[in-house]
Formats: sequence, C-alpha cells, structure tokens
Amino acid sequence: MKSRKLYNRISVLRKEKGISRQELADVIGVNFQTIGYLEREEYNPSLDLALKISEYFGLPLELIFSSKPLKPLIEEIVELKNKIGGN
Amino acid sequence: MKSRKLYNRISVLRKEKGISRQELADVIGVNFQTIGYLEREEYNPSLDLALKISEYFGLPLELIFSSKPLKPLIEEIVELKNKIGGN
DNA sequence: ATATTTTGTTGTAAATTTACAACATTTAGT
DNA sequence: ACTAAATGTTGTAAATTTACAACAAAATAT
Repeated sequence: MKSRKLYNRISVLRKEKGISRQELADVIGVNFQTIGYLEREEYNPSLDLALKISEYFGLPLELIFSSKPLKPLIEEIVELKNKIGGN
Repeated sequence: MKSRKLYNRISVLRKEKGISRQELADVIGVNFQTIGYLEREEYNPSLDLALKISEYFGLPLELIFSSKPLKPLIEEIVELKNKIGGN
C-alpha cells in the first residue's frame, strides 16, 4: 500500500509542554531521531507509536494526526469560538 | 521500537456492515489478506491504514483501535446506559 | 562570544507491515 | 449434500518504519 502523506502537531504540542525531542522520545521509548522524522513529516508513524504519542499528551489521536493538513491551533480556536457564538 | 499488541473491532464492524474482507480491502486499497491479518491481530496497521479504516467506517479511530483489550460493543452499550441513568 | 543543548541531515541496518501466491478449512447458499 | 464464497494458514518478497551513528547547523544559556 502506497502510504499517503500524513500531518501532525507533534512539534507544537511538544513545545507547548516545553520538552525536548530527547525527553519525549525517552518517555515514549523511542529513538530521539524518530521524533525528528515524525515532526518533519518525513515518514508516518505506526499506529502503535501514534497511540503512544496521543496517550502521552492525553489527547484524542485525531487532534494530533490527520490525513488532511492541520490548521494552526490558534485558527481552530477562532473557528470554535465563532461556531459557539458571541462569548 | 518493540510494538505492543493492539486490539481492534474491524471484524465486528465489517460484519455489521455486511461486507466481505475483499470488499473492504478494495475500497481501502489494500490486499484482502492484509485485512485478515489485522482482524486476527497478527500485526498492527500503520497509522495511515488505521486512518483509512476509521474514515471508511466514519468512526473515531479510538472506537476501532486500542492498546487495551476492547469490550464487546454490547457491553459498551450497557455501560453507557447505566452511566446516563434510567431510560 | 562561546559553550552547550537542540535540531537537521545523511546513510545504513534491523524490524515491522504489506503484498501476493497457493492451498486448507470453514461458512453460507441452493 | 454439494457448490461457491469467505476465511485461515504458511511462506516469501517488497515497502515502510525505526534505530543508530556521525556530523552540521541552529538555538539557548551563561
């Protein structure tokens, strides 16, 4: 199966947590360069690795990984606010 | 990375839709034996394949794939009904 | 400014997933 | 019961992911 290009928010989430690739790699149990490859979207993770990452961040997988380009988080927020109505 | 054993509900969902492995494989663009391997949980899918499957079923990925054993759907329903209260 | 940490890049090997074929077994339909 | 379709099993090859090393470039801290 030719695999599609996938998109992810690993680097943003990692920076918001203020941890390095090395630290993230350690807690997940993976080589730190693997995190680099994923952040640069040079290849796609296995489902197992993707699940480990979403478990680490405590977020649903679809908020981190997508087959469609991911908007910046700030844009997501604006859209959600608009959808909910004037607050 | 030694990959964990993952669990999935592909065979139940596929049967509820009443399609064969071959048909599912075709729409997803994968060999029909690959579906067999996944249903028997002999190996884990790539994230891309997992996403394709969840897109096909129109369900969040976590409802189909999990790192922890998945309960039968009927049990999930009972638990949800209990959580919501007497209906 | 310079030292240290972090990230990017390239290459290769190992591990895992996917494809594919051939055949056995099971299930479903008639 | 018989036939056809679906599933399971085994083996091998191809593709992709992950590990790892070595070094360059960039960012951060002091």
